Amino acid sequence: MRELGSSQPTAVELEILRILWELGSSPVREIHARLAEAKGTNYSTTVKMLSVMLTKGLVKRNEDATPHIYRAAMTRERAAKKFLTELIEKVYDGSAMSLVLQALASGKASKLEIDEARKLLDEMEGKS
Amino acid sequence: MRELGSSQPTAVELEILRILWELGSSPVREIHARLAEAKGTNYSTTVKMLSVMLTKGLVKRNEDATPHIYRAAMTRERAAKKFLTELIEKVYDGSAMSLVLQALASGKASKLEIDEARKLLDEMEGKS
DNA sequence: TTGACTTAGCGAAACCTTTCGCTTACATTG
DNA sequence: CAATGTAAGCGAAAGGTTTCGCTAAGTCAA
Repeated sequence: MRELGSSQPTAVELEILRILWELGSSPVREIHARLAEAKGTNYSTTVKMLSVMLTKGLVKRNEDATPHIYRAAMTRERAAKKFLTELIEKVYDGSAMSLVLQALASGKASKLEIDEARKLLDEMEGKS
Repeated sequence: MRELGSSQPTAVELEILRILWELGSSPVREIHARLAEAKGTNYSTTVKMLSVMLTKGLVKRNEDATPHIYRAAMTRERAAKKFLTELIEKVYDGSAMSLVLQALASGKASKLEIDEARKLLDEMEGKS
């Protein structure tokens, strides 16, 4: 038995999560509209994917409502943190904060973002 | 046809890459020793995985030597950057530096790492 | 050269993810 | 209550990853 919520979401799963993060709680039809736009897949496929994701604990749903309303089980921020932690764990052997930053460093970061980042580092230092 | 080097490495692939990053260039036997230690898989499996990864462009090898010597096609740093960029692209819609930092923020980061990070931010600012 | 051992590779099985056809259930409206 | 349209779900096909058995080729020492 697979542990709930323990696995990296697969490609399509991540795509659906992102739709849910953007749209907020939504019925299948709306999720499907977005997914089909990007991939041209069938309605059944979306339903099935959501059911798989439900089993894996990646999404939750309200079954009282009709149609059922789905939502992401994690916030985008939590997910980002989780994926990132796993990434670091897998690529390096755990703590590798500065190296990850280095990875980011070549990307485009606005002045604003850099300032925000500084603030964050200050906070982090306070805590540790 | 799949573009070379365009896909996220799968679980086992990443495991092998990490072994190669740690060990440096190595013959199958040594890679296998490490992999088997962690997973208990067969020698054939390691050979096959390496051949798959060769096709995908994730590893390279020197065929003149016997036994063949494999090496990672990317440095750990490059890979980390690539994966991270893809992660950001997928979880957010691109640039999300501060959010990624936030993701990191709750993790354990040493004073040293935080200082290094600050230096990096200074450099980044200089460039932009 | 033969036998024992190491290395390389193929092809298929096993397994997981993604896709969809088809069926059943539900709701609405004439 | 039909008839029509929407929603949910199952099971199997299609496609990708991971595993390994088996074969063949290469190496080395007696």
